Amino acid sequence: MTERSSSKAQAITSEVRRRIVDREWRQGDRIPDEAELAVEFGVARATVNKALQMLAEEGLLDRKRRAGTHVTVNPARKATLTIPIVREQIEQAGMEYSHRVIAQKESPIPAEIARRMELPEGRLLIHLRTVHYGDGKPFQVEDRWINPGAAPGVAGIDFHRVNANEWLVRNAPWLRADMAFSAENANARDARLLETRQGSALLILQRTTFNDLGAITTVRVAFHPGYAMIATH
Amino acid sequence: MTERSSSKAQAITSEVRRRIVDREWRQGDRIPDEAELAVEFGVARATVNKALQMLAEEGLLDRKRRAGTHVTVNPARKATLTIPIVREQIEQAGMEYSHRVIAQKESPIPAEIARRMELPEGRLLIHLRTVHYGDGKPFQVEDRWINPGAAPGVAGIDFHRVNANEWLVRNAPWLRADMAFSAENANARDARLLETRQGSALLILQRTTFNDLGAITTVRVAFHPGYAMIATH
DNA sequence: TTTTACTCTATGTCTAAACTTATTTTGGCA
DNA sequence: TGCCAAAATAAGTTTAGACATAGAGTAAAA
Repeated sequence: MTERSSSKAQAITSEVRRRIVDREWRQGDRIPDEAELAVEFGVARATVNKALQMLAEEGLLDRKRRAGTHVTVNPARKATLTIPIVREQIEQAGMEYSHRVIAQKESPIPAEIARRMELPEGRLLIHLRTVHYGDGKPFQVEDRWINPGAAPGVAGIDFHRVNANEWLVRNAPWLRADMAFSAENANARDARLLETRQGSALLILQRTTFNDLGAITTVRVAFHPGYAMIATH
Repeated sequence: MTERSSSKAQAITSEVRRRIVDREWRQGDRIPDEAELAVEFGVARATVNKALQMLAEEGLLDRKRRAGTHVTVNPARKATLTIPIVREQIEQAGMEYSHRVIAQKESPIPAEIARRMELPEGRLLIHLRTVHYGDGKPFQVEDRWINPGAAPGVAGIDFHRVNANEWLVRNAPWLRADMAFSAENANARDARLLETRQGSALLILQRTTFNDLGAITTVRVAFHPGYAMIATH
């Protein structure tokens, strides 16, 4: 068996992966059941179960009671993205972090924001626009709405002094988050704040977080031109 | 306890999540150890272990031997993206799928592709350009390089008849994948194939897959303007 | 033939107990 | 005081055994 890690379960996942990649077990094939594999690998069934569940979560295997375990026919590609705190990302790249709050005020939310936050249109929320810099060069522009109704204590905060991102992370943990990536041509404001030309292609990340009180915050992040969001699997 | 699911482990994750969201346990706090929680919830330690490991994987908890379990201070947002097979995505949207192969030929790889595939520059690979349509409207443009050295059997395939994506998924499972999202202004070719104007912002996905023989394929997918890649957590 | 009821099976989950291992704490010694 | 070895601790992993449950297969009834 390919012993790629210390744990037996890990070794089993490696071996099963190898058999699939080497096409000993092909897409659609039914593989031996847990009890048989437990005997083959000389471990308890619970250990095989753990290994196969990991592979099922990855999307490599389909498991169903009574029907057994099959190699997935059309594995949808899954990728885990880690969206780091801006400041940490910039500092890890060896640059000096700074940020500037362009505007902080209470405003009634427009329809689009209301839809994303599942709130009635016109509700008064905190509206915040911030630019984050690495070594003085614009890194990303944030356009954020914060709902004091779901983030108690936010009302008195002056986000010129406190980083909104970090305040929220520490003070308003969420239960659910929606995310979407898209591309937009820089509008006049984006272009000015990111110090680029109007129309250049920007990677846009929109994220809305919810707790049991409703939407906490929604943010549109525009990254500087050329930025790439990396994921590995 | 908040019984959101049938399983005890799931119920424990819900309850722990609730305590964190309700700030009974705050960022940085050390939470009771597994044995204590097992007594509190009236389950075996292994069940608590399973629940807490799930939350640790989500990034909500930090766990270290002897040091105990702490609520993560700066939880990096993690999101799992599922990149569906184009055809399924289009058909699920209720549209009719079609595709057109623009070019299929053997070419020496340029430097950029060589770097991505970890292959020597100038190696001869299969180069493929395809447009995928939904109800006749361009959905995405694929620019793909395939390495026959890592995908045995690919040499004889006519990708005008067989969908490359699906052939690869079925015949060349991978062990590792690199992915990157970015935004680019449509060049003349992108614009023509996607039937949009030059310069419009396109979401670009680059993906390279590897097995034990090396890089299998690398692909640059340009989505039609306005497309958004969705993820939920 | 079709429907229904039952049986059987492979996975799902949990338990108690043991052992392993990383890491912190402590206490002895220089 | 500072350093090192030993002890303690909390998570990590595995095991054997048990029971639960979805759902495929089968046999009986309509």
